[in-house]
Amino acid sequence: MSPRPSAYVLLERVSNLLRAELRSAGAADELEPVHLQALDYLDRANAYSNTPLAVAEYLGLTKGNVSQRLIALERAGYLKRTADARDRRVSHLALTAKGRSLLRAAVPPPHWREALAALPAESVDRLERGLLDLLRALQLAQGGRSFGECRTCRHFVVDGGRYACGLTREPLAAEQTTKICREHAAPELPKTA
Amino acid sequence: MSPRPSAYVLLERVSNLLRAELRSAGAADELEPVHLQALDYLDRANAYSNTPLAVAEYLGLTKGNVSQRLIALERAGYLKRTADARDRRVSHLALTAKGRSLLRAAVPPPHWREALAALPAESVDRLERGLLDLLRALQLAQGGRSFGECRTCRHFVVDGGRYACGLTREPLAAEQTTKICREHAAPELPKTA
DNA sequence: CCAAGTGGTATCGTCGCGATACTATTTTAT
DNA sequence: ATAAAATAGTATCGCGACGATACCACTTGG
Repeated sequence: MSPRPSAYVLLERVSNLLRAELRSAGAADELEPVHLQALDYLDRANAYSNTPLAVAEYLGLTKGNVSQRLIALERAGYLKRTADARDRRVSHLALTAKGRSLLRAAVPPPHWREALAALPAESVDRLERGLLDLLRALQLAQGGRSFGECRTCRHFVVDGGRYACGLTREPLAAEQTTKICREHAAPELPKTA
Repeated sequence: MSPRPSAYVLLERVSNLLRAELRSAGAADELEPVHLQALDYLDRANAYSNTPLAVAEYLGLTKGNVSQRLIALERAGYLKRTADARDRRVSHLALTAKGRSLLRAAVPPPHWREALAALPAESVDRLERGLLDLLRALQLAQGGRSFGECRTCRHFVVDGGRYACGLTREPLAAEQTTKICREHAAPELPKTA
């Protein structure tokens, strides 16, 4: 049959389509893709990871640039900022109600929601497994942070029904454990054939 | 076991990583992601599809903007332009030797090449199949152009060992048939469960 | 306690981007 | 045949995303 385009080509295409959709999804509120992505990240980040620097690392942009984007988002009422209790240099960002409602409407972009909903379960499954493997391989190749969910981390500890982070030795609230942690480390390598 | 992040979240993450890698891959030559993507597209586009407008549609950007990017790329010696023989409004873009050598070095970005090479065949297979299904679903949901390979198109005709496009009724050189066509239409819907 | 390191902001210049307006050419109607 | 509509592309403007650099406040570690 017709040979398949390579994975890279497909990913590039998907990436362009996503960016285009995000652009049009944010256009109504005069927001660029980067804004929606920052908001989406912050909505999914745990308490260690909802800082300007973490957003910059997640998006692969400079901290100076991201700082300005976040200030703009805060000024427009999508974010609110709280100071860190222990380290007075760091600030934590949380979505306001306005931010959350924007996010609910705009991301995933409408057509993507449709498309993913229409996709048969086995396709979604293939996609997720393939992407997870790719992300692990990329992580290995470039050695950045993995930004995985807290509870999938090597340092995640369950002790007598209570959760904790083995790295910072701090206890974790239940809702923190399903969020993105910038200190995330994958438990082990996938066994390759 | 640990529940998997949703496909959308994974795609968003992959998309960010790709953009970051492209940014750094192009930085040495003072090129932005958009330039590398335009060059990459043009390198894979067939004779119907190597025009400024097609690039704009592929990238989801306005033709005015893309026109300026392409002028910059041409001025920097990565592209050369030829006028269309029949329609004097359209111009065709081809990579120069300089353009091709840049592309070979920068895309896919080094770490992605490594990662994809390191990925077991079954993961790549899952990824490609999952992404293809997603692209078809997106195509259906948003109704844009599919930008598939010429020979996978509904209008592709093989007649006595010769290739032709059933839409324009023109004969196709063999090397055209493996390239991207902006008029591409998928042959049929995937049979969903 | 001082030096080095770190999270964050301010500011500057470049240029990607959409919007708009325009030209030149082709296609379609009448 | 010719006017009107559509199409490919460019020019230009304003905005603001982005990296680079410099800087400040705070923390950490000798």
